[in-house]
Amino acid sequence: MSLTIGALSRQAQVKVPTIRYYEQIGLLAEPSRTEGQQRRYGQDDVRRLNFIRHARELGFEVEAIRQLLDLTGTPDRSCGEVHDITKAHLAEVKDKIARLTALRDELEAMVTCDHRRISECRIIEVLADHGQCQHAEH
Amino acid sequence: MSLTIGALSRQAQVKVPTIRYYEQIGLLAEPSRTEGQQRRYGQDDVRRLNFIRHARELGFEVEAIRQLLDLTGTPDRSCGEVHDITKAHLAEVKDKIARLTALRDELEAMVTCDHRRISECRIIEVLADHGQCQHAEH
DNA sequence: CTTGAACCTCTAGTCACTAGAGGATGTAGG
DNA sequence: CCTACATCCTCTAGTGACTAGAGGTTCAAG
Repeated sequence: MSLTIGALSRQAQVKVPTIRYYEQIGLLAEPSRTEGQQRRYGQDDVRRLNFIRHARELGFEVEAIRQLLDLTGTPDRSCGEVHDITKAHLAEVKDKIARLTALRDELEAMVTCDHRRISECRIIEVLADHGQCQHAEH
Repeated sequence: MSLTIGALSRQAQVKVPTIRYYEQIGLLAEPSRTEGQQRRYGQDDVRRLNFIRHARELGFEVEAIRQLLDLTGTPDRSCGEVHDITKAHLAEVKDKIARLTALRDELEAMVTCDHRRISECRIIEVLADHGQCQHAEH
C-alpha cells in the first residue's frame, strides 16, 4: 500500500523534485525508506501534499502554508489565526490586482500610438519621460 | 559636470547597488572612472537609467528593456517591434490580473467562514479538498 | 592632514522551484 | 536467475532582479 515518490507525484500532481524540495524545507516529513534508500509514502502524505499544492495554487507562500499546516495539528483551537493568514494573503492579492490594473491602463494608453518611426513613437516617449504618464504615483 | 554613482542614484531614483547590477548585466555601459577607480556618469546615463527605471516600474522584464533600448538606437526604423514588445507585456499583465481575480474570488468565498474550531473551519476544508472550490480549473 | 561619508570588489542570500550530472535501485519479462 | 531500463538517489548550480554584508579604498571638506 506504500507509494513511490513517482506515484505520490502523480496522485498529488506535484513534480518529483518539488516533493524532495518540500521535504528539504520541512513542509513534508521525512518518509520511510526501502533498504536501498528509496522513499515510500502513505495516504497521510498524499493528503498533506494535496493541501500544500492547493494552497500554493491559491498563492499562499510556503511560510504561510507551514503555519496553516501547524494549525491543522490543533483541531480544537479557534480558527482565528487561519483567518488572519488568509485575510493577509487576500489583502496582498487585492493589492497586486490594483497595481496591475493601474499598470494595464498605463500600457493601454501607450499602445494607442499608430505605427511610425521609433523617434516619434509614443511608447518610447512615455518610457523616457515619466511625466507623460497618466498617473504620477508609480 | 560628471556625477558620482550616488548622485546618479538620487537623480534617477535607482539604488546604488542596482546601478552596479545593471552595469554588470549590460543594461548600462561601463562609465568612465577616476584614477581611484570610482565611476563617473554623464547626462546620457541619467536619461538611460530613467528609461530603465520607468520601464521596470511598468513591469517590463530586463530582457524586454534591453530590446527597447537597442531599438532606440535605430530611430528611423518603424516602431512595430516596440509595439510587439509592449503588447506582449500587456497581454501578460492582463493574464496575471485574470488569474489573481479568480484567486481573489476564491479567497473571498473562503473567508466567509465564521470563527469556529479549526476542525470545522471552511478555509482548512477547502484547502484540503480541491473539489470544494468554486472554479475547478486551477 | 585628518575625518568620515561614499565609494570599491566580491560573495552569498532571497523565493520556490528547475535542470543536470553521475550513479544506484527496483521490477517486469525472458 | 538474469538482464534491461524506468525510476530512484544525492549533490550542485541556475533562474530573476535585485539586496546585504564584509573588508578595504578614495574623495572632498574643514
